[in-house]
Amino acid sequence: MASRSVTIQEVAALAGTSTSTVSNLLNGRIERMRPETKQRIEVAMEQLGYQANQAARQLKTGQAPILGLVIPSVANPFWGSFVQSVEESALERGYQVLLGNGGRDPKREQRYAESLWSHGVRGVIFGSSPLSLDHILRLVDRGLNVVVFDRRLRDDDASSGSRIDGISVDNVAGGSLATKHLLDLGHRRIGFISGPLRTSSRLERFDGYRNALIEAGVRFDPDLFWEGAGYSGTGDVEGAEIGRDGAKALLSMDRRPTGLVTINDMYALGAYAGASDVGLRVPQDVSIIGFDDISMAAIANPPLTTIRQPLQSMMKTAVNTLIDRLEGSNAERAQMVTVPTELVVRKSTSPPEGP
Amino acid sequence: MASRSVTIQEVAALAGTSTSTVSNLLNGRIERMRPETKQRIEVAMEQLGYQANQAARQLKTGQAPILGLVIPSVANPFWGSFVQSVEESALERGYQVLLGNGGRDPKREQRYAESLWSHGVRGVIFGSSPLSLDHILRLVDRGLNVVVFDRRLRDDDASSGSRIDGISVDNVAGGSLATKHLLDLGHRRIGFISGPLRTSSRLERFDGYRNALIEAGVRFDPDLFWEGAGYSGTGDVEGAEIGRDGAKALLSMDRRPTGLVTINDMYALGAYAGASDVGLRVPQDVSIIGFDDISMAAIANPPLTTIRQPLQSMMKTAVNTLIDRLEGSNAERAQMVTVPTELVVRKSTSPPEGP
DNA sequence: TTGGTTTAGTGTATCGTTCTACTAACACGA
DNA sequence: TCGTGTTAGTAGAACGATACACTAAACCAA
Repeated sequence: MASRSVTIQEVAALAGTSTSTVSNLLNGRIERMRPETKQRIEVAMEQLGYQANQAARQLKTGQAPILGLVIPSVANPFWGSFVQSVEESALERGYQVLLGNGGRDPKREQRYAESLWSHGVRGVIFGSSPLSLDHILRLVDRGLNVVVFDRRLRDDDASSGSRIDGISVDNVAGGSLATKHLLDLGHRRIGFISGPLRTSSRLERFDGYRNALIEAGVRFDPDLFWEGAGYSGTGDVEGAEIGRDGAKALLSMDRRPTGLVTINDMYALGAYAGASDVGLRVPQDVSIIGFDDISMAAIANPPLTTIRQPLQSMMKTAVNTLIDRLEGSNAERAQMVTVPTELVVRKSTSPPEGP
Repeated sequence: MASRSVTIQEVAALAGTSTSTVSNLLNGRIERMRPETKQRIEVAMEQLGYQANQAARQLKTGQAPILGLVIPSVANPFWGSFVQSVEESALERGYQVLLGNGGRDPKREQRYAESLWSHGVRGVIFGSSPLSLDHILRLVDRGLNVVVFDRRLRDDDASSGSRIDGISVDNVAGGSLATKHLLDLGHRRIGFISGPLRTSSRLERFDGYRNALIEAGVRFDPDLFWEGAGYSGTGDVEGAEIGRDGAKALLSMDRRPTGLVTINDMYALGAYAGASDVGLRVPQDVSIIGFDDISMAAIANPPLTTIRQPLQSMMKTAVNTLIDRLEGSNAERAQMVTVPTELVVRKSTSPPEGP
């Protein structure tokens, strides 16, 4: 069925050169080549519609111009934008993106990483990943380059610390920023809604939340912390559901919170529904603040106040770091880049109504 | 840097067999092999942590266990779920997914298809694609297998008709279903909001809308059709924005529509914002219906009435069809599968308020 | 014993590139 | 004329897995 593809041999034959010369041209080694030779080859390639066989190339060089991308769930539009940003930056440098859905499951992530490795992928970006990266360290040992997003490497994790780059928003500061915003508006009973705190970004946002409370002299009340557990799925599909359930639960308490900090925008949007379920209005009865600033946040009803992550620029940095390592132009010690967040005030937060 | 990977030779050496035998095992040809030999090899593979080099395999066989996936935009969560569904089904059959962002641009789609081809990808799924598929027919001629989603192939397009499989919801019926729902509620002035009608699915939904009107004896008023043009972006990021602008425009008219059919849920959610911008409430002042039933539809405020696409089962079919072709177990004439849609009534539609 | 058949393998060319080591042809200075 | 450089290439062995075409050994029937 599949008719043979055009090979370098055919190009060489037509151009009247050796395959080596064609290969040299393909790899930019044109310094030892007369311009007319170069042109003859180019004409031949054009004429035959030559396209390099990546498999053969990969077999020789040991790596493919492909970046692996493992994310926890594509159901949250945040990850959609994430993928889009990565894909765009990768494309700019001639790389393709192989996608994997890790589902926040170390086992599954590892299987992916191994499969990617066998496809010649030597650079992988992990989205929000589980707390431990031990499962991929074996591959890092073999030469896999990894950039993690949203995951602060523990400093004591020396074994991985120097070998895995990372980029992340300052989640502690972000969580704190969100909480302070509500505190500044006058809220004192502030709930926190999240799914299982299994990733560092979530833990950190939660830390930020507590820090901000303490700084403001407000006692942290464990009853106001709702950690959606027991949701069997892989993460974000139910983000909105968890947010909804959490809001319902928290807002049905005797002394209900007047403000809600949520782990991300999907939870926040879910919390809207939860508030509405128990007959409360946003923001008059309860203020809600999200995290991420997904595109939908602006058009939600009411528009969602949230903490923005500068996703596009972050992922550009991540991709470039990774490709630089792949291409050997970055041999420095791996590092963790932290980027500041930004508070985007919209209409879902307001001062609490007097008692 | 990258330490050599384990090869089939090393496995063979350890197991005391030839590489051929190991290869046979890898490819499931175990009928000519003693169980003990099989086991010896398996133990050896386990011990060495053998992982097949896909590049070498691909070079020999001419194809990779990878499916290409070209979608218009990952910013719309619908496509997120789409990717997720494909990825899941592909994984079940041992395939990986290479992602490309086509942006509804034929040129770009073609570049992707060619790049995928050079990576040994012999099966590609196109999400909602431009009207003409001529640009990829060349590759189909060479042996590329294609399944298009959401694109009805014109019957007169004989050249591609028999070589490209397709799966799609019945968009005409879906558009009609949405419109009828509003008509049944008593609406007579019903607007239609869409982005550029550059894909068949959009054209068809629009057809369905007009059909339903005509059937109900309502004249189609071109003024009530809002086609967001001039949005430079690649598609859905602005879906919500277009929906918002469209709703604002339509609802500011003298005799404003009481119901709005939108091309998809993102537009509908945007239309919520547009309605709110001009001081109208959903559904009391204006009913809005979407298309897709993205997960967010259920938790929108109010929950969105919409037309559901059974995405997961559709994509499972698409993936299986494609892989069957790749593996040669389906040599039948290509066909177009059409799946029925389903109306999901929630809270964004209600009878129009009396004048 | 011979011939045939089955079982359980094996030898090796091949896929399309890359890359190291090699060289033919020419120029130039002495 | 030789020796030395330089220029502009070329030859050919890999890379790791596959698959076609073989075959050694064992078994069995006549």
